Amino acid sequence: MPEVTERARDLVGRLLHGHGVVARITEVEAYGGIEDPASHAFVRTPRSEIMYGPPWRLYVYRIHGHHAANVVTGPTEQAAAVLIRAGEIVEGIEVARQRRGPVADHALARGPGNFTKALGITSLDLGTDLLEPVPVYLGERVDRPTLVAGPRVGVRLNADAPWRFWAEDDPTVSAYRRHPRA
DNA sequence: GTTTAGATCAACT
DNA sequence: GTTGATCTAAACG
Repeated sequence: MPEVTERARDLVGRLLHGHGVVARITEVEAYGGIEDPASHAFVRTPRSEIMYGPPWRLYVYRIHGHHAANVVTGPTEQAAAVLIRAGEIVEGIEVARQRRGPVADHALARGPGNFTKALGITSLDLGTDLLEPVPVYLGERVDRPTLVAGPRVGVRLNADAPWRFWAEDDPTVSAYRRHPRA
């Protein structure tokens, strides 16, 4: 199992600050870069170049008119990154509600698009150093939940790799959906 | 050849 | 009703 999966597991239970909102990460997916056909870094281009750089930087990409946030974790030579799929809002929940509209609290940051919207993350945050305390950055571990692993959501390539990790029985975790053509 | 904007639709709530 | 490491086409360098 690639090293990136270990780093993905380490992110679950940690805090992520985003524009005045803080979320406890509950669900992530590991992307193995050059070893993973589903990764944007599988082909090295200017867009994916950031994943070939130093760890703890933010990679943001657009999808379906929304954004998705990734933490570049390394190992650098593998261009690995971890997609943040869901979290529980633990601070700034009023701001998150305002950004998301009338949805249940456990759904404020459930799903990649919703997560970035609740934390106000856009392509403007691309390349942010997540160790510097503004405006998007990683916080400390506040929880060490029981982790469950399974295949990633909605990926067509490498669809059976069990590189999705989430906190067991957590209501903020999104549901598994297999890609129709996978 | 790459990147971005918009759209689509099966499976979710 | 909502969502999304998909898909296509047009714009870019």
